[in-house]
Amino acid sequence: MLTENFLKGRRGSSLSLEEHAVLESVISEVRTLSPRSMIVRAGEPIYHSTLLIDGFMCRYVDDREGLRQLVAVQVAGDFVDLHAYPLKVLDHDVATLTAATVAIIPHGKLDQINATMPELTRKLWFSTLLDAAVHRAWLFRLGRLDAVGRVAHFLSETNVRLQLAGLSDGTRFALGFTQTDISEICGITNVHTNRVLRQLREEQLCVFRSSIVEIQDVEGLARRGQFDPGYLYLSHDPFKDTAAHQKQNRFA
Amino acid sequence: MLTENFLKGRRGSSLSLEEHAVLESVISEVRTLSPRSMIVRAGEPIYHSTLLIDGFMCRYVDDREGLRQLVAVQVAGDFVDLHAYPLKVLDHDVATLTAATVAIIPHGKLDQINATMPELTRKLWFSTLLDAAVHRAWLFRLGRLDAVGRVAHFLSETNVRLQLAGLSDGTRFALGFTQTDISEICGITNVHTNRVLRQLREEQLCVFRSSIVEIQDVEGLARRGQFDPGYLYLSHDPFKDTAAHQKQNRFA
DNA sequence: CGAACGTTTGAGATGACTCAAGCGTTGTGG
DNA sequence: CCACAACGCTTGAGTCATCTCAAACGTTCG
Repeated sequence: MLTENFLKGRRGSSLSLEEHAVLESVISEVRTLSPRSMIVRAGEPIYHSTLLIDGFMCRYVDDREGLRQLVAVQVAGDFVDLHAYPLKVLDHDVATLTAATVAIIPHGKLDQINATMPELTRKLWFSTLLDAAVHRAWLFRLGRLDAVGRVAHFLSETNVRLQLAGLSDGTRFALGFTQTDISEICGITNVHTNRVLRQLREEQLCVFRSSIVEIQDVEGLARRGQFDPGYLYLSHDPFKDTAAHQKQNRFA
Repeated sequence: MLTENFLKGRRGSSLSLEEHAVLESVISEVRTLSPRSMIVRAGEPIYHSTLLIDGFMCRYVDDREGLRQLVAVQVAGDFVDLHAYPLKVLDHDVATLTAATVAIIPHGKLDQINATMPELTRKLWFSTLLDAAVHRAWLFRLGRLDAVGRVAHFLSETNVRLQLAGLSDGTRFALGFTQTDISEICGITNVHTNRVLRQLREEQLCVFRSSIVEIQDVEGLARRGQFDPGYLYLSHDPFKDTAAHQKQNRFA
């Protein structure tokens, strides 16, 4: 089932069998995409949205000198550019990172869902708000963490998200990113990313290789990155019974 | 009209008179809020959303040591926590920055709109996606700009958003933020914010006083912060006929 | 008037950047 | 199947933006 991973494991919003069937039925096409190819360009009107079935995609903004900031990484099960449905035009570019398989859903079909299925519409809306929640976690990462913390936070997040899609066993997953990709996610230079990855390795927290990421100390990595998965709206807390990230509230 | 500024000036999604009337009719209460007070706490279920009529509010995440990262600033006309309607619980706290007036809309009423008014529902969805687009601009700001650029970008953005609400004449507006607020928005220390503001003053770009912000060189400030208002989805380009921010695309 | 809070400035420390070079891996065409 | 080009990774050395700590000053308000 192509839509199998969409909203899987998300609190209170996973899809009913009927809703899955409706989504399957509005898929107009399945496409295979090459790695490192641009899919949607900022500012150009689009008339369909893209559900990511397999592989990794990203969304990014380039600065004046062409230096890139990724604003989102999408994994299997993500509705990559569903927000293009209400927005009509995107404020950023979308590209593949690795080879990918996607399902195409025309906006006209979403109009039909919007007009006739309020509950499914609310869940589609919910899924775009999950993306926004991830944006906020990334803002925290960039605004408040040092370089090691940023990478630790990103890898912790990615581990949990891939677990939802069945692509991580909780400690190991295939990512296929370069160190420069990590840099463009974490707002640091690729030279520094290299040193940060070495440090995570030396501290026995995590081994990053372009092909495989292996987290040796899940809780320690989360602590180093102040990672608290609340913003992922999971049905199950992956850290239940650990004290990895009990937060201090300065008003408490 | 309380909902007057909601989605005002946003491309393709401003409300019809009838839609304004519906929104007005679902307001259960108007409240006055004190400055610096917490309104919604992360993780607690809420059953209404808040439309900001006047004043400034913010959304933020605190780190382990209580250091704060703002993830959004809300101005008059913003639906501060509409995303709490599909999400049910928020991943961050919400507070006032200044004294504020808000209108309360119960989620039950939004259920009715969701069930019977697909077009208005799409516009409400749209407004939450505008917030996400602003999050992305903030990610760019934190990931790719130096301290001076970050502050310049924030002040440029705020100027445009306040213009939409009729609260800036295009160069001057009241903000009422401390330098520490700016720090928590831009991910820098308050000591450094002070030096950055001095620099903007000395470069004749902008004078920030807690009470009044005066932009002396709108285009120069935008250039310094690589500010491109595309992500605000305006009906009118405020920089039309200027060359302030023509972007280089590295694929062009 | 005094307390609390916000702003300003200085001096020294440091995390991340830049520039530069060398090394490893992969894919491809001769 | 080898050679080489392209790309990504690694390391070193020097620089710079921002941070930290500290103190003084200004403003507001009870």
